[in-house]
Amino acid sequence: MRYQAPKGVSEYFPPRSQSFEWIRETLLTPIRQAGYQLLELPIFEDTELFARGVGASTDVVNKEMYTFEDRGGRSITLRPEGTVGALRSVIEHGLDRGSLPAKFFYSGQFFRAERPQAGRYRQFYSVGIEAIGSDDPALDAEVIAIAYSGFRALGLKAFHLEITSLGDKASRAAHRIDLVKFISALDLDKSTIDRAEINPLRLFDDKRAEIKELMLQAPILLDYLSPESLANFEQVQGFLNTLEIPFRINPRMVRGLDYYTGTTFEFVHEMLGAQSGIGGGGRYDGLMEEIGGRDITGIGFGLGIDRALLAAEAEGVVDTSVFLTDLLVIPMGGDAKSFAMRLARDLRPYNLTVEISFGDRSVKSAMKAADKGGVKYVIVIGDAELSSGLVEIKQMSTGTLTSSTLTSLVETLIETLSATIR
RNA sequence: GUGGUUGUAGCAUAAUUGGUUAAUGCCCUUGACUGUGAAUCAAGAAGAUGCGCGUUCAAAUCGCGUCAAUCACUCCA
Repeated sequence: MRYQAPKGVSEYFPPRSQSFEWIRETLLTPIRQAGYQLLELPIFEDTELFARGVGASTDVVNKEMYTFEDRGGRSITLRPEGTVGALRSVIEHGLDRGSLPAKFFYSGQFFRAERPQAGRYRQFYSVGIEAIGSDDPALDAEVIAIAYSGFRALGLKAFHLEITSLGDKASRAAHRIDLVKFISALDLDKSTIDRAEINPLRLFDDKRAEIKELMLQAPILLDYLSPESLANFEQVQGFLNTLEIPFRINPRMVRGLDYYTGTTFEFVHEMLGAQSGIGGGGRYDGLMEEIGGRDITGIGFGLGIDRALLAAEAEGVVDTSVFLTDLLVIPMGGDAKSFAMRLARDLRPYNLTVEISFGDRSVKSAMKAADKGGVKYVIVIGDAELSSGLVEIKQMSTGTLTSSTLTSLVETLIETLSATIR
C-alpha cells in the first residue's frame, strides 16, 4: 500500500516550501508593522459557533464543513474561516476590554470540503487580521491598505481591488425586498431559483451571460444606502485615494459569509482562472453580539497564501534569496571538523546561515553541492590551513578568493557576509 | 456536488498506434582533474506504465470501475 495525502490538501515541500514561507512572511510584515498582535487559535471549534457566526444560509456552513463528534460526544468543526474563531477568543478572554480598536492577526490552515482544483483546496492557508471596536472609516481604509501593501511587497501587479458597501441593516432589508421582487419576475431554472431563495445577491455573481444580462437591470444595493452609510463609504474611498490605492467600485460583489456589513472588499488576481480571489474581507457590525459578545463592530480580512503563491508564480516574482546559505564550511579531517563546527556556532548568532559539509566528501563534490544549492561563500579548512594559519574565503558568484588569518576569521566573515546584499 | 480532460522512474519527455527486455535527457555516484563549483567526455547505480477488473495468443496502448490531479460551473482564500 502506497499512501498518498488526502484528497485536495496542499502540501509544501522544498524547494517550493521556501516560496510559501516567503509569501507568508511578506504578507505578515505590514500587519506587524501596523501594530497587530498574534492570536494563535485552535483549528477546531464548537460546531455551533460557526453555524451561528458564519450564517446558517451559507454554503460554507451547509455543505462544506468538516464536522465530527469527539470522544466526549461534542460536535466539533474544523475551522472553515478565521474571523468567527478569532472573535470567540476575543470575547472569551475579554480582549476587547482594553483600548479600542483591539488589533489581532493570525495565520494557519482552514478547511472546506469542496471539490478541489488548483487554488481551491480542502485544507488551505490564510493570514488574517481583525480590528475590533472602532467604526472609524480610516480604519477600514487602513485594513485594506495593509492587505494591499502585502500584495505589493510580493511584487504582484496583475491584480485589482474591488470594494463596495453593504450598508446597514435597514438598507439591506429594503434592497432585498425589491431585489426579490425583481428576481421573481424573471424566467429562471429551478436550481437558480433555489440559489436565489437562499441568498438573492448570489445571482449577481452568476457566470452565465444570459443571467448577467438579466441582472443588469436589477436593483443595486448601493442605491439603497442610508445617508450615513453612504457618507461613510465615501470617506473610506477618500482615505484610499490619499493612500494612492487604486480601487474599483463593484456594486455587484457577493461575499459568501453572512456577517458582512458596510465596507466590503476583494482582491482579484487576473492570471488565476476561476479561483481568482487572493484576499477579501469587510466590516461585520452584528457579529460580536451574535456570538455572545458586546455589540461592537469590527473589520478584518483573510488573504489566501496558496493563491498568493500561485499568483506570484504566474507573475514570475517569487524571490527566495533570503533563504540562501551565506557560508559553507568544508572541513578536511577530524581537527578541521571540530574547527568548522565551532566556527558555524560562532557565526550563526550574527543572523548568518552557515552550513557544514558533512560526510567527508571530496572538496570537489562539496563545491559542486555548494554551487547547486546557491551558497554565497565557501571556505575549506584542512591541515594546511590549520598549520599555516591562513584561510581563503571564496565568493561563489565571482570565484574571487580572499585571504584571512585564522585568528581574525570570525570577524572577517561577519563583515564580508553581512555586507552582501541578501 | 455536476460535467469535461489527464495519469509512464525523483523530474521532463518517448515507445511503429495492440507485439515480445518500456527508451532518452535531467538528477545521483565516480573518474578524466591528489584540496576548490558551473563546460565536456567516460563509466556506474537506482528507479516507472496510479490502482483493480476485463477483452486478447499478446495491453503503457482497448473497455469498465476506482483513486488522484486538472478545467469549467456551484462556491470561495
